[in-house]
Amino acid sequence: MRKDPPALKPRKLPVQARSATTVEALHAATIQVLTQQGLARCTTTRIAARAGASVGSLYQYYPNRDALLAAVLARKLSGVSAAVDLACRAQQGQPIAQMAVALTRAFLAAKLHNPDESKALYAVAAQRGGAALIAQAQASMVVSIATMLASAADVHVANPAVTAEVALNTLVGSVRALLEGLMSPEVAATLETQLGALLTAYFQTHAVARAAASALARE
Amino acid sequence: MRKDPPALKPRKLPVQARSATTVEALHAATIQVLTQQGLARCTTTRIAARAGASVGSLYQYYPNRDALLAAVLARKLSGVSAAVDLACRAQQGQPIAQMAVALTRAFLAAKLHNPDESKALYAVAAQRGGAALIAQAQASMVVSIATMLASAADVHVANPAVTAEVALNTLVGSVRALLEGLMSPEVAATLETQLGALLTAYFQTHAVARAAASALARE
Amino acid sequence: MRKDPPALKPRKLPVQARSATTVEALHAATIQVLTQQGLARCTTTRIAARAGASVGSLYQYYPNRDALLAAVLARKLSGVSAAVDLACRAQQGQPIAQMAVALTRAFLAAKLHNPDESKALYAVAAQRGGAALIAQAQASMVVSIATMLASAADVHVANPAVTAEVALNTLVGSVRALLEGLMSPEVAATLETQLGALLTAYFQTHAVARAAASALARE
Amino acid sequence: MRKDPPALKPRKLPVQARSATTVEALHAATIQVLTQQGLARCTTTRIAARAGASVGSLYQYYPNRDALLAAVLARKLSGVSAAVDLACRAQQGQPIAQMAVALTRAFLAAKLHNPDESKALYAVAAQRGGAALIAQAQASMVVSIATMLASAADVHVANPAVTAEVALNTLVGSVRALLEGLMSPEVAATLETQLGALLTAYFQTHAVARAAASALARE
DNA sequence: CATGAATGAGTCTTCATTCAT
DNA sequence: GATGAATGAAGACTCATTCAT
Repeated sequence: MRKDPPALKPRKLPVQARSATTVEALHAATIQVLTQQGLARCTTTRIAARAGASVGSLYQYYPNRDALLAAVLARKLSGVSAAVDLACRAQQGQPIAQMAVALTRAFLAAKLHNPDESKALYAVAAQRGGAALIAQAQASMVVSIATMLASAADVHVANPAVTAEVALNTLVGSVRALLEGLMSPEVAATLETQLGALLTAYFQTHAVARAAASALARE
Repeated sequence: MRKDPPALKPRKLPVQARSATTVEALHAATIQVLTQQGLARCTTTRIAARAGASVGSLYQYYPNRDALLAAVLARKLSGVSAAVDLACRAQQGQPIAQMAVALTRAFLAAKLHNPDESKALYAVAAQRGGAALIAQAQASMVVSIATMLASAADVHVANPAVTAEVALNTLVGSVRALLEGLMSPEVAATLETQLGALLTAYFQTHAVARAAASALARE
Repeated sequence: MRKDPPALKPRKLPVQARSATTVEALHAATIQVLTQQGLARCTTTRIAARAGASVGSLYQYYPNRDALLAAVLARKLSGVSAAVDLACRAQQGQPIAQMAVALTRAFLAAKLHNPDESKALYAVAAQRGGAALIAQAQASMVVSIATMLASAADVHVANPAVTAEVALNTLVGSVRALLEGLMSPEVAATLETQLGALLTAYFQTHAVARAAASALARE
Repeated sequence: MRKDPPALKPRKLPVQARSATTVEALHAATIQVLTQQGLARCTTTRIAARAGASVGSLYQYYPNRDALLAAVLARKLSGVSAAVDLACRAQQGQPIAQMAVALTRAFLAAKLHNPDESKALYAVAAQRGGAALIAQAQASMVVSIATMLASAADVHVANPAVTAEVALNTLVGSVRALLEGLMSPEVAATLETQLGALLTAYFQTHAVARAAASALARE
């Protein structure tokens, strides 16, 4: 008999205390192995060994290797999403230039806080199932950013969702280049400034000054 | 058993017609298998079979699987680099806004000409050895773009290399999002326009009008 | 990506000479391991080792363990079917009592020629896919037997197909009991005689004397 | 790790009500899992889960998985044996034709009452230890049948034990074919009749009319 | 007594690579 | 040069059994 469609969801919820410990250890171990050995060498055996557990335990909590990797990726993505969302909420009603800078800063901080981990997870994201998680995180961030943009004090952004998405892709592109070692030191050194300026310029392109907008509306 | 120092260079140059044919078939087969089955199932046996050759023949031309994959990736990257270079040369001395648009168009065209192939090759790029090839291609494109920017008719770009790199990362970020299915239809539909506008705005931020620059220089 | 419906068919036809050798060795080894260690311990590794080959070779010819087992079973069943068919053809037009004896003798000989092998294959037959092979062999034998019965010189068998099937099941039941060691020495010693008598009696129950039949028809 | 001398006896007798309940639930669960998932997927964990117990509890009552399976098989076999025995006792002193029919009916009823269960248990019977249980049940039934045959009103069966054994194997053969789906609808529809006739014919072959026997004895 | 987390040996299966033909 | 059979290390995953809680 064949297996059902291979779930990527965790297999069961830990009910005993030590379960939580094991799951946590597996998460940490996965990131370590991923970081130090790469995705190809990130085997269930190695993860379990690093976690001080047995393969059996790993499979008690995850139906397969991909599910574990997906869980680790999902957690990381949630963290980034949350950080971006937090920053966006804090900028509600501010001028658009400040928003651009704050968004850039928050995103870079979240992604670069643990660069090795972020880099290692790119490989995971490329796996089956990774795209969906990324998509979800991106969507969440687009909403946060769009909401923020719509509240800008000084300008009226014509199409916040589209603008937010393009902006996010831009940030992602640069961060990826940085993490993968493709970025020159000159750019890396001034990345935040560069991206802040870039986004500011971009946002203003797609925006109309509030005053003008109001005037238009009044006519 | 894996060897420790796995050369990534082709084993020999095809000097005979038959060789060239086989190599060509292997390249094409690799892309097909990669596209249709994914990197994990892109095995030497399958590639050879698809190419109508034997595994033995494959190893006649490439020392190992990674070398073949690297060669395929390298060729694709050269193509993109060349396309970008061509476009940049054609824009020498033009206004900066036109450069932004032309660059965007050329890059998108090169990457999206065969989207499945481009997407499949991301997985290859994530492999050991892929980063170096990407780095090389990026560097080449940065030079092309920077040279173009420096020749802009209307503005003087302060630091063309840095600006070029940031711009390239931006383009890469959006293309990647598109290829991986992370882009909303709205953005995808107007991608070229959006990116053209974004880059135009960005370039102008980092630039000083030629007249002003001359004036400044004259003082 | 998941695998296609798991074929039980051999993977490829041997084109080189040594292939045939390997396949033959695998067959023989399978039977040996099955006989000596039982189905549960009949692992691909053990089979390959016994065959003096590597696991890899095994999988070159069979897509999975079950396919190999199925092939071994199928070959055995063909042998039995063929033997029964041969015997039945030889009895065309003979008196029914002689048919019963000849059938019994042929079936017992085929099954008991290599009792360990026959016994070991019962476990295989119980596996997924085994039933189909058995069904096929049974069907073939039923046809052979029914054809024979229909040609009996002395009696007219009313429903040869049904009679043949019941007879075959009877033979199978006794042989199985014998092979699995469930048969008392007394019965085992006279098995052929007993079954011959049983089938003769049964056949005559379901038959009408040719003379009577002709008479009936003539009325 | 498997232990070398794996006792197949239940570890302890259920003396408390709760125990009896658990054991009962385990039995029922085993049959369900066996029926629905097959022997290979009939794991201790699954059985326990289905029984609403924990693996630990399972091992409280059975030293290992095989012992549980053996117990389930044994119970089923006892049931069949008992049914046959009951029927045989009821036929004491009856004419032999009636005995044949009654025996057939009883055996078929017992085996086909729950066909899925019967079929699933074949796999268990093929395991190590299963043969012994089968042998025991067969022996018991042979005694019952032989005793019955010896008491036939109309005929004197020469060797009741042998005749009984051959008859039982015949029944078993047909039932097995039916359960494993090897039987054609035509035969299945009239199975009881066919087997009744077959056995009647067979019994009479091995018998001498009582009158004749008495006459012979008197000479 | 019950629970269920942990264990890890043992399965099947794949695939890069070699080398005799 | 070409072929493709053989190799065997390595990976994912299962499951009977134990034992701390």
